[in-house]
This record gives sequence, C-alpha cells and structure tokens, in this order.
Amino acid sequence: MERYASLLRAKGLRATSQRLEIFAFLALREDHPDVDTIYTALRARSPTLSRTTVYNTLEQLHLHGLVQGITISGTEHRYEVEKGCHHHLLCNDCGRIYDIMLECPYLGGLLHGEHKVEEVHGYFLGTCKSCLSKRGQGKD
Amino acid sequence: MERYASLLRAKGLRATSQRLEIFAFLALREDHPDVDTIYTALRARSPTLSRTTVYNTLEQLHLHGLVQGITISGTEHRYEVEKGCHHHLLCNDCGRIYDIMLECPYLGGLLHGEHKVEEVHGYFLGTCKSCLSKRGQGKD
DNA sequence: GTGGCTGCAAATCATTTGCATATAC
DNA sequence: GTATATGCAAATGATTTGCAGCCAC
Repeated sequence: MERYASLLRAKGLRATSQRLEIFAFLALREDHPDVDTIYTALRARSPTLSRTTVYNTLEQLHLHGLVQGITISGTEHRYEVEKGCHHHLLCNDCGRIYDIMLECPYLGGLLHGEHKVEEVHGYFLGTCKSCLSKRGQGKD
Repeated sequence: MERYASLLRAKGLRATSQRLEIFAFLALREDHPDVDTIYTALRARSPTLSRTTVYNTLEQLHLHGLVQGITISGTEHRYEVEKGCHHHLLCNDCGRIYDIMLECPYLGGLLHGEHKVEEVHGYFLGTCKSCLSKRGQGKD
C-alpha cells in the first residue's frame, strides 16, 4: 500500500485513503471494472465513499498516467491500471476482456495509403484461446 | 431519393419522409455527423422533426445494416452510411475522420497469441496525408 | 494552518420511454 | 383500415458541478 502512496506523491497527488483503495482495487483486478463496480465493491468496506470521489480519483489517476480508460461497445467505460502499450480483445463467446500485446512493427505496418497511423484506439472482437480450445474439443 | 425508398422497403421498413431525409443526409456527408448535427441540420428544413425520430431512424437503419455507428474518444457517437468493411483514422492535427481500408490479410495477421481476432472496433489515431504533406513543406 | 480532497445534493446532458396522433401501405 | 412511425413530454441514468467541511502535508 505504501507503494501506491509513493506513486501518488511522486505525481504531486495527496495519498488519501480513498485514492489508495481505488488504486489498489484496480491493481488487483484483471477484469477492467467500470465505475459502478468499483464504487459498489469499495462502498461495502467504506460506507461514506461517494461516486464523485470515484470519478474524481479515476480522472486524476488518468491525468497522471497511472490509470487507463477503455470504451467497449460504444457505451461501456472500463478502467485498468496503466501497464504500458497494449490493446484489448473482447471475447464473443465468454465476454471476458483480455489484454493483448501487438508487436510494435504492427502499428507501423498499419500505415495505410499515405496516412500515418500512430495509435490504435478501441478494441478487437474475436474468440479467446480458452473458448477456441473448448470448441476444438467439441465442448460447449 | 426513390433509390433510398427502395432500400428501406427492401428491408421491410416504411419509406417515411423523415427516414428518407436522414438517410439522404448521411449518404451525402463525408464527415460522420453525430445525432445533434443531423437533427439540427434537418430541423432547419423540417421544423417538426423530433430528436426521437432521429434516434429511432438511426437505430432502425443500423439494425438493418444500412447505417454504421462509430464511437470516437470514448464519448462521441457518430454515424455514416454502411459502405462495407473499413475503419477510421482520426487526424491529430486537423480533427477530420477518414475512412481507411485495411487489407483483409491484416485482420488475420492480427491474430495474436492463441486468440482469434475477428473484428477491429474503434479507430486509429494518427496524422492524415494532407497534414503530413503540409508538414513536409514546412507549412502550418 | 491551509489548500487540496471528499461527499452530499442539485444540475446537466444525452438517450429512452409512454402514449396519442398521423400516415404509409 | 390497420399496423407502423412520429413527435411531444416526461423519465431515466450516467456524469458533472457547487460548495461546506475535513484531512494530508
């Protein structure tokens, strides 16, 4: 926990208990939770926590490069701790969101026509390896 | 205009004047307008048009594969007539949205790890050819 | 001690819903 | 003629704002 406090202070942010809890919560999760999931889960332990603080905190952490926001299906806003350049795969079958790494050459390779592509925003839709292998075995 | 009416009827949709106007408006635009842009522009000619009808129409046209919705920057919802598989480039410099075609082999090529990537949702962020050439000439 | 942060309540804004009227077929 | 679509007004739901009190530094 002191590790998160240091990260916050290094950015000039005060290490409040709310921020530490939200940051720690995100760091532990693999499933890219939304605002309401974060709020509801933490509210159970800290009954005075407000949604406003969740919004404020995610905004501050995002502005300082500690948290990343992603949008799925045009309307779902999810969050995760910043962990370097990567992208997301939404599995059609199980609905899970996976982090996927695209080799850097791919981004350069996506240069099309005479436009220069610098970043891929959004997500990929497909089938995850777990669901693929279930299919292969005739399961499901 | 009769062409749009036929497309609608072919999908089992009634060819109302509102739908024809919205469809025609989208077909003429290259700039992926949002709901409010469509509403405001058409309202000038058809003062009784309601936002509800714009929402309803876009939904119906989308459900029947005639219109495509895209989400930019997580919160901006834009629309365009369906024109086959393509993607979008948002230019950092001029803010314009370009349609870009990715060769089909690319999608297969994006298969990563053992996941199977079937669709790319979202958009690419970069610099368009027009802004690149201005830079090259030392303009702007 | 004080400036930044929290949390409540109220405001906002896009989108959806209910329903009576109008219209395409 | 009838089912479908329109358009108003009201409801909803997520996010933002204003502000008084609190707490990290």
